[in-house]
Amino acid sequence: MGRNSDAKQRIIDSAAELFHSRSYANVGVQEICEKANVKKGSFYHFFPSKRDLTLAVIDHIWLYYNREGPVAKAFGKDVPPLKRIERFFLGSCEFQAQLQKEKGKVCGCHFGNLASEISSQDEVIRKKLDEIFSAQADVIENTLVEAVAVGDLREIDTKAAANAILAFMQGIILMAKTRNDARLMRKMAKAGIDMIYQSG
Amino acid sequence: MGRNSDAKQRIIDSAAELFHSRSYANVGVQEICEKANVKKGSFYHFFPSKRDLTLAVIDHIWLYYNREGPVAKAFGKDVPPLKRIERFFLGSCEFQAQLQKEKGKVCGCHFGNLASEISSQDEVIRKKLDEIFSAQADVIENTLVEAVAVGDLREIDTKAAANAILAFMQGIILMAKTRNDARLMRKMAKAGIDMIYQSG
DNA sequence: GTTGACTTTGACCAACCAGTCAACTATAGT
DNA sequence: ACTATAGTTGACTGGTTGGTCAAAGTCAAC
Repeated sequence: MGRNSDAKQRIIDSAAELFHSRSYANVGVQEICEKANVKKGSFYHFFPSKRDLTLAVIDHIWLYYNREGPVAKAFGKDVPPLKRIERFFLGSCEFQAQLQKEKGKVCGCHFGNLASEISSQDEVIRKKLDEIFSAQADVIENTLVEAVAVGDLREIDTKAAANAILAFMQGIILMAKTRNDARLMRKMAKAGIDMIYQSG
Repeated sequence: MGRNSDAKQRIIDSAAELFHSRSYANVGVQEICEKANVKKGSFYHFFPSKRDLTLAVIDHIWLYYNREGPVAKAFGKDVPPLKRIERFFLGSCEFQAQLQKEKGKVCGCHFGNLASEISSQDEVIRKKLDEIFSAQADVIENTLVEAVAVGDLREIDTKAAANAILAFMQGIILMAKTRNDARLMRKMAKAGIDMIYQSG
């Protein structure tokens, strides 16, 4: 029925990249359209508002994270549980370092950036990001539970620890972004990983 | 010479509060002026630009942090070094919980919020925040060095550990903000503190 | 009491913002 | 080939943005 196009996806991809390298408020609908090679009228044909676009962007990135991105890459069961968490950190360091090379600056976490900027203003977006962080924490917790079962980790409050590990991840990314130095992130990550092993 | 007023300080205070509870881009000069009970012309008499105001806001908050705020409160030498770090975390949890009560939402860290939003767009502000984080890490590192000297902590890379601890702090604040739950922050903080003691 | 530095005011600007809309076009299913 | 449906276009809106300015007002120092 009717014609079809990939304009919607182009808009999502463009917005994702622009939001990531700058911020939500500093990127206008106009600019997103230009990058996506789409007229503003088309934008509002696909999305009722900038907020709805943002929701779609978040969904899309989260899907990528799980299918082929950092989560998929790190948490494969081909290595022991704690090694997966280590891989999660190291992979993220790699990702930020890569972006620093390409764009000349550390861009931070897609989710963390949006969370910091918007979650105090838009409850719908906040909840979506809340869910994603919860899901991410669940993945980590399951890994910790496995580590306890295998005997690589003493019995701890895995839920709190998983949340703390995720927080640490967000923290080192934010610090790397502010210092504009991805190498520092690696050092902090290693210090954190050491601590996890230490408490094992 | 000429008349004097506290308008400049009123502007700084208003901006600090508005930026904290929303965001840099979402708060206009207009709104800041209204809150400060000042006309826009006066604003631009005191500050050449919104950015310069922001720089002044950051300076002012950082001064507060060190004179009577969280840094001053936590790092007094009346308790052993590791206890000071514990107090730093617990105090920050308290602060976020207080704000959640007052404003109905977890507002996050003054510096962390600005860092996440602006450091990828404005190099001057980024550098200022970079310096503040460095200074904060230095305070923590000195405390860790002291802990090692006293024998409360085994010999580690104190610089990396200090940065990691600061990152963890920023991370748990960001998570608390996104989940809009200051209690969760307390749980994560305790999990983190446990780990620090564990590695001691 | 006059001077001169400092503060206040309100009107003003161009640029940009998110969002609207009616007309137009291309196409997939019939 | 027809038609319903989906995609495209560009002109438009009302409101807001950061920032400017000339003029008026106020006070401390001399």
